[in-house]
Amino acid sequence: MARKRTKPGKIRLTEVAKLAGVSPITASRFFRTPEALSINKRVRVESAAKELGYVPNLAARALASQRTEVIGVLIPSLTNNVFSDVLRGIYDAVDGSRYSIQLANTRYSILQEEKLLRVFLAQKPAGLIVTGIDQTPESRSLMETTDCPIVQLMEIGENPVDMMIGFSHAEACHAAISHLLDQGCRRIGFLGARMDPRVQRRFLGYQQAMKDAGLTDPRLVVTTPLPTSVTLGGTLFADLLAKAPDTDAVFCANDDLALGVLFECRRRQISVPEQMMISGFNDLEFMASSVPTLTSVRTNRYEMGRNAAAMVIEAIEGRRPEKRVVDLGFTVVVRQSSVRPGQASRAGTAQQTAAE
Amino acid sequence: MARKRTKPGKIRLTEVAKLAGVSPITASRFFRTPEALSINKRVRVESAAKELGYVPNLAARALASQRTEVIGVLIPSLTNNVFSDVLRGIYDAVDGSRYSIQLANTRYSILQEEKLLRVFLAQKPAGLIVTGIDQTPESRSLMETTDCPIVQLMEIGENPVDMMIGFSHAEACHAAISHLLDQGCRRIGFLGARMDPRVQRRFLGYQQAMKDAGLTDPRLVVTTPLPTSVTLGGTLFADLLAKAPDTDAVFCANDDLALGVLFECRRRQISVPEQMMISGFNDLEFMASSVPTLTSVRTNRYEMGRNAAAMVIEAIEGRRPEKRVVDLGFTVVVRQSSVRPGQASRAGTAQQTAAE
DNA sequence: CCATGGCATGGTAGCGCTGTCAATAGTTCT
DNA sequence: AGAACTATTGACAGCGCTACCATGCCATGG
Repeated sequence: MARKRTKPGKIRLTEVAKLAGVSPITASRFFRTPEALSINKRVRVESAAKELGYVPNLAARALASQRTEVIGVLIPSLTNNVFSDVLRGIYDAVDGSRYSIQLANTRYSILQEEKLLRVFLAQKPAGLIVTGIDQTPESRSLMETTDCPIVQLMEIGENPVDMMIGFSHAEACHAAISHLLDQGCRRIGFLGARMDPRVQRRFLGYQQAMKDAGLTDPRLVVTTPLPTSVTLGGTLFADLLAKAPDTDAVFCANDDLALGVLFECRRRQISVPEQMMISGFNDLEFMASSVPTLTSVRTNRYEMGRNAAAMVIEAIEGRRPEKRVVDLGFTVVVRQSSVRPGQASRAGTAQQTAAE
Repeated sequence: MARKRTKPGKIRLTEVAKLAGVSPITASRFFRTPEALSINKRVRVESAAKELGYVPNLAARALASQRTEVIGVLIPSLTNNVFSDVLRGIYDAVDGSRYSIQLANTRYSILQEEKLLRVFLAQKPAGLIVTGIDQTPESRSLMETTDCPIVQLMEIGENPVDMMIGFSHAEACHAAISHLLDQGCRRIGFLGARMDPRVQRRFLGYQQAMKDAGLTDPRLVVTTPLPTSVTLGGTLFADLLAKAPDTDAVFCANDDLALGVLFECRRRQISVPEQMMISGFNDLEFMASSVPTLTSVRTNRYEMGRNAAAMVIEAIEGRRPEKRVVDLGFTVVVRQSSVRPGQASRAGTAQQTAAE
């Protein structure tokens, strides 16, 4: 007894093939390797598909072909605007291609990341984009065992699992501190929130720069595991001033903190930059329009996301990029908050630091 | 001649069933309707699955069952932090459930939305979350024809396609304007960017409040189709002052603009709130820590996302919520930027406006 | 003229799972 | 005790597509 599970109105590949007067397998080829068909059939299948409004069944395709057209993306946070820029780049790059994005949030936990990685890999993704270079050993071996292209995002470092795109957080921070030192600052504080691996590397850059200048002082460092916020910037800055009242500049590991510091300075009648210089990190949009405008380190977040997705797609399609590690660099954008008023001509100048 | 496409090491449901000593279909039921199994088999299948590290093949499941466990989400922007809060809520609600999210970006285009809707519906999602109530007629009929649960997000209005969660943007804005009127403002400007449907409804709330007070003046309105930014806030405010130099308060359709206005006031030595009162919209985190602190209208974005996803899941599983339209309300959070210094006691007070 | 090889096309047999129905075992009721 | 159920389990046949192999066709060359 034949069951009738197929709804009559449903458009399958078979229907397209019938209308086009070809076999189903030929119609199937039209969607996978159109160049293998004769022009004649190609046109016929195409118009038949269009006429019927055919939409392929991705589940059937995935089951039969043993692979999907899904790129898995693992990011640590949905709140942090840094990642919304990256995501926008990823989605833009994938838009119009045959691939789709499967997004998951690790919440800054590498164990959670490992768990999600297992889930993703079980579904045989076409490619994978992960954040950072600090995975658990298990995650690493999972990634090394799989054969799908993988991009590690946001940072560069030794031993890429496969491909890598990002920049050196330590160098970027080092450059910002060097700029503050150039401006004559000697008591430069470091404010950091969340302290994820990337923030920690920025801290290393700070430490190195201060050590090179012989200005290290643990009282100048205030960090917290709490997630970043503008309010927190003010709080950390207050802590810093309590520990080191002679602070003459603050490097904030991200821009939210820097804005909070700016407001706290205003609250305490500390003039910026005369009494206190400020630098943020990431160069979010508002840094350019605050009063005074705020120095920051521009990172190419959108481009990172966009290129990461593009690299994965290239690799999926067999055109592995020759450069497996891409350094997108950074730019110290000097603004009013870190320039002596006399030297105002320098404010607004971008001091480019080349990639590698 | 039997082809060997199955890799030997692969763990399928059959392998689990064999180890558990049951038929494959019984093992299958363990994952769908465990309560239909005897305790004995349930335990055996469970331990067998665990021992083998079985992970179900979602493509096969989707193909056989003719449905997926994917909830499609259509949002207009990945940049706007309003949506990152909503998304966080959605992902949190879905986390730990069997469902996963498929996200797509309409870029504020209802035609793009319609296109994405077709793609989504072709894959038979378990549920759908769409932004707003302004779909094309085609989108609407697509949504009405399908049988999967749908939540319209961010707003409430007449004729829900299915379910709805949000708040009245017009009322929320009206409440903010009423507050400014209470403070004695008479020349209240309106700044709006992007002018998507929700911003337009806020504008209607502004217009109504001004009309009721007999204070309407087209010179007080400055809008642009450009996307919002802090810098743009300053620019629009400059335009406003050029058109209406006697402006005594500004309502900004979102918080970025409000921050830009605050900085522009500082640049022009306009004191806030003495010479100019400011209100934003959305109550992003920084509004509470600027100097002066900025009045805004708090909207429950995270809760909106979280509840939307929860509602969809409930409906998918047959427990349709009795309330199909959920008004999450809003709160006018009065801060220093909109209170006469003498009345400072009121600043920081939340003036709740109940939902419905 | 027929062997050879490359190209376009078709046939067959699944991919791993679940919907439907049937069968069996256990229980309750008259 | 026998009928009528219910709870549990199993058999079978696909879901819509593609991998693999086979076929037919034509051009080429000895």
